[in-house]
Amino acid sequence: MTRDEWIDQGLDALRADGPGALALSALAARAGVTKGSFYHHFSGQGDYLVALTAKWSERTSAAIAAALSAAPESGAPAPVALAEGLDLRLEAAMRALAASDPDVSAVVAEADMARVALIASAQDDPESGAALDHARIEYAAVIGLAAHGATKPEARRLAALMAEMTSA
Amino acid sequence: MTRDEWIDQGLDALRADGPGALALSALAARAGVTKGSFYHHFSGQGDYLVALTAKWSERTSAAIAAALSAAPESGAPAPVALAEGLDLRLEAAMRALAASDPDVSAVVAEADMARVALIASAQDDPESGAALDHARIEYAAVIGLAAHGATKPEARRLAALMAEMTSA
DNA sequence: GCCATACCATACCGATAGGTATGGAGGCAT
DNA sequence: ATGCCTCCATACCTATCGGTATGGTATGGC
Repeated sequence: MTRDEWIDQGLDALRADGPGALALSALAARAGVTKGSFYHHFSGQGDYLVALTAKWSERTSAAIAAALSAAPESGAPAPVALAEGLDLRLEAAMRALAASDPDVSAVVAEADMARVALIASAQDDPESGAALDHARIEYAAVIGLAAHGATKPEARRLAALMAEMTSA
Repeated sequence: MTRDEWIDQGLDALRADGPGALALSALAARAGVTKGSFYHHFSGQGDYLVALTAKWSERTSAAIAAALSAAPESGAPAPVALAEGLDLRLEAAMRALAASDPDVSAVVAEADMARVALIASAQDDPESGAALDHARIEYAAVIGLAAHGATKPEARRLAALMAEMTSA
């Protein structure tokens, strides 16, 4: 078990079973390992959660950047690219985790801003102030779909519909 | 302390400090009362959470219905009425709570469906299948704004912009 | 004045959480 | 072979959580 493996398993557990699955005992049991390993790699829960959210932030931001940059060629509008590039269950679980941890909440808020900026920069007229607002709405809609249990096909369909509505 | 007061204080605590504030000890301390009262009024945590979410569901659905029915006169489109009628912080906290409790999750999912139906029925052409999709998108956008820490003025402004975009 | 019932404080219990201290097993260098 | 360093298991401590059992006070009916 490396530090990264602990984080990856944590993200899996978080996505699958929600914030409660990040309890140290649950994580250790899931990995077939004891707390000894955990406290060797991390100084404590705070350290772990920050590292976990940081990795999540990097990964998803990269995924979004990739999905958006591929969009022009594939013809997929921004909301569809978002619904495609995001792990909806993980997004929802991450918000839940943020609700009971200020540090996590700060990282999530930062990631949100970065992503919105990314979306805005892929817009038709990135310089206009409306582009940022537009991006915020599109992003909020996808996150909102994730908050309910929207499946990926549903989200994709509704995202396409939304793109159609807003562009017409 | 009546049963309703326990629930109301729980909703306040949930909105203010997130799901962790619903710990029995925290609730009792907040109310200046001990667990003796709690277990007199409720059979246990499950009972309490179900009652709490049920009350939340009734209240907010009523608030939404009111905001939507007042919309035609005031000229406020559906997204704006939503941003106006919803308690955004409470919405976000409720999703977080649902993430670690299946019963709560079920009630929230049910409330979501009911609200979307409510929005769709206030649409221009409520019978068309597109009305439901449209309502889901509008609702998801507002919930998504709540998931980040969007303040009410922000949410109202973006909701108005969204209404403008989708209707044009 | 008596009694039942509503309401709640106190005290206790078991389970589980995060956290620490320690020691053992294995690789790698010298 | 020795010594060191990485990695982790074991054992233990403390705090807190949900929950129960019990007893006390207050109030309203009769």
